[in-house]
Parts: sequence; structure tokens; C-alpha cells
Amino acid sequence: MYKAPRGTSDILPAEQAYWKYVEEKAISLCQLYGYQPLSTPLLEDSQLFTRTSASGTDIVDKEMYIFKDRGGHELALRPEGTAPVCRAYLQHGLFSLPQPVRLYYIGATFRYERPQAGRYRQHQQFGFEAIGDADSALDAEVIVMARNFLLSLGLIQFTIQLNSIGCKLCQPRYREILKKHYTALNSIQGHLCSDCQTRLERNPLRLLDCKNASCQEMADTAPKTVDFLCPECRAHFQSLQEYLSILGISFQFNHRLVRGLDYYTRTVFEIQPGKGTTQQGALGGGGRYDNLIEELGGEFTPAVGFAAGMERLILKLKEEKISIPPLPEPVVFIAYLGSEAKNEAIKLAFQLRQVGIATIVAVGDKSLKAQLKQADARGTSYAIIIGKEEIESQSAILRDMKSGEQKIIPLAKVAETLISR
RNA sequence: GUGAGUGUAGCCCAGUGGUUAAGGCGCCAGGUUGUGGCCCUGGUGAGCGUGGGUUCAAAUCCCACCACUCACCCCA
Repeated sequence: MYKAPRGTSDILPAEQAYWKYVEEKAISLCQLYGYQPLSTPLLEDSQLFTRTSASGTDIVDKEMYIFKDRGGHELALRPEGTAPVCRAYLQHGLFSLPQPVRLYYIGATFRYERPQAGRYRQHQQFGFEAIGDADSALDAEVIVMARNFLLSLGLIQFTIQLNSIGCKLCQPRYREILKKHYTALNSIQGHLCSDCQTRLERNPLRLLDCKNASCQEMADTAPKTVDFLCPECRAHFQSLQEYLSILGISFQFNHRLVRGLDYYTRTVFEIQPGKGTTQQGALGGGGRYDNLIEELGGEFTPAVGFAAGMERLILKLKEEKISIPPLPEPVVFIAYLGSEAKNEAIKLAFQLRQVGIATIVAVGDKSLKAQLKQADARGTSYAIIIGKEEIESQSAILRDMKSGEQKIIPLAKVAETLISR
């Protein structure tokens, strides 16, 4: 028996209402803020990610789905959405549009890791990116969108964690200071975990988010990124906070927040869920990536964005028992008895659909009881019953499934009767 | 990659060495010779994740493997 590959899953009809709900909220949010949809392939040249995200990040080091196609090209199932959007921005010359260009996407993302609650090898991400302006008002816009998105879903138990990690100018300086701090402490205490030993060399910023107890002690006393920002980055971060405060958006500083991808500059933020039954991690995260497009071969183009995990959001919706509008069910179920009636039933179903009435017609020549049971199971509002008697009088029984009331109407008037209801 | 737990019909699950593996949901049929949702009756459907071992005898004990779940790392 075949099963869906590990970490992937089928989304059955019973689940689809959640997906539609979240997608519709996402789309209407983006419309409200003037973001336009963009779809990119699931596959990309693997270097798009290895170059931009760089090594030393988990996504590149251990979570990428990489393979060679028949032509020998190394491709990757996209592990994140931002780099493909930037690639498309450059490839199609979107830089010639008025800037910033505001884009959003909803699509599958892949990471090879051990699945658990809210963590899958294939998951759906909703993200939006504003490309082409460094104005911190844009950072604020993105953060507010992220917040309002969750609120529109009915989720209220979350916090926005915020930090600034500087730019090309000030971040290298900070890195050196951080390295000195760790090297000094480590030579005295010598408690740095093996992961952090490598981080110290390859990706010192990520020393800060190590969860290892002894490393945490060192992180607690470590110098903070915000204290070493250059004047421009400091002003940028300052004004971002002002915008947020004007809008009454509350957030928490998190000096240890550095994010898992290398391309981030200045603003980084994450949406952390309140305490729940699972440890699913961030509901979403994002930040500014001013150098990414330049690294991909374009002009210097500052940008900022956000992405959320749909599965995690749905998990939360269920955890908090937020009710979701059901998917629409067909209005009418047509039951028949006998082969003449069957012909009439099929014809009637065809006609009803022509005028836009969602209809299921019975098949398989089952008992009327079984047919009505199906109508009930599908939750149709009406059942139409056609038997021998009805054929003779060219009529049909229209049964209201909720009240159980039924009346006989001319076959020719079924559509019109249903429309008038 | 590491750790823990679980693995019996489509789903939820009882059963801890010994008759044809129990129940609920679902599904099918009947009670109502043309009528759903409640009720009643009957039926359908598993040989107990896979392989090996212990034993007169194993779903029940042992070993290995696989899968699932959760957690760690890290992130959506």
C-alpha cells in the first residue's frame, strides 16, 4: 500500500474549509494593501538558495531537497519563497515598474527534516514582499500586515518579536565584537557547544539563538546588535518603532532574534504564538533583505517581506477552536425510481446546473431511502424525487430537507421554483 | 541527526500466552412493497506494521527493521 511520503500529507475534503478560509483572508489582506499575486516554480536552480542563504544556515546545510535532473542540472525544491520572488523580479525586469513593487505568494515550500506538529517536509507558505525602497515605513507596513492577517483569522494569542541586525557596514563590526565576547568567555568557561564552535567561525550571529543552557548564559551577557548599529541603521530602527507606535502596534524587543537566513539586514521580526498544546514555533517571520537582489546580480535594491506557515496557522485555529465557515454544499439532490425517471433526473440535473443551481444526481439505482440518506449526508437543502407517478403527471416532488415538508410541482417549473426560494 | 512513545478492520479502539480477535463510528440491507436525520435488527470489514525467534500454543514474550506521533536542534 502506498502512502504519502514522510512529512507530506493529503488534505481531505473535510479539511479544505480551513485552507480556503486562510487563503481567502490572505488574498483579501493583500488586496487591501495593494500587493499583487506572483507565482513562481516549485523548482529552482539550487544555487539560488545556496548563494543567497549561504552556508551555516540550517536550511541550506541540512534541509534542502536537491537533485539532478536528466540534463544534469542541480535543482532544488524551493525551501523558502523570498529568493524566488527576487529572482522573478530581476528576470522580468520588475525594477522598471514604479518602486516599491508589492507582491505576494501562496505556495508549497520544502524542507527535509523530521516531521512533527506544525513542521512538515512540504508545507504551504503565504508571504508578501515589498521590493525597491528602504523606507522604514515599509517595514512597518509589512509588520502591521502580518499582525492584521493573524487578527483577521481570529487569532489573538501572539506576540511580535522585533530586532535590528544592522547592515553591510555595521554588522561585520558587531560580528567581531560578538566573536571576541564568545572567545573570551569560552576560554574561561569553555562551555560552548559543538554547534556554536562552528557558528563562531561561520555564522557568529547565530550564536545568539542557541538554546543550549551554557551557550545561553554567554548569549545573555553578549553585546546587543542594537547597541552597535551604524547611525543610519539606528535611525531606521528608531523610525520603524515610531511608526509602529503611531499605529498602536505593540511588540517585544528580542535581542537574540537573528533569523535563520543569511540575507537579512536591519529589521528582523517573528510572530510567536502564545502558549499552546504544541511547540510548533513561529507562526511567521520576516524582515528586511537589502542586499539580496544585489547578490543575485541586480542593482542595489532594498526590500522587506514576511512569510507565514499555513499549517501552523490552521493548527492554531483548531487549538483555539475558532469556527470556520463551511465549504458550500450542493443545493439539490435528485433522487429517482425506475429507468424512465432516471432519464428525467439526469436531464433535470443538467438543466439546473445550466441555470447555476449546484446539483447532485443519484446514480446506481438504489432504494429511495438510500438516495435520501445520501442527500442528508451531503447536507443539500432540497431533494427532488422523481418516480413513476411523477413521470406520468410530468411533475416532481420537492422536499425541503430541513423541515421535511414537500410538495408536488410541475417538472418544467423546478428550476424556477428553486431560484425563487 | 538525537531522544521518547505508539503501531489491532476506512476511523476510534478492547484484548498482556490457550476456543472461530470484542465493541463503537462508518458503509450496505431490512423494519416502512416510493422517502433522510432518531430507534431497532442483520450484514460488510482486521488475523493483529514487517521479518525472525521463544513456546505444545503469541496480537499478547524477545530481537531486528519499518512506519507514525511527539520532542530536541532550527524554523513557516
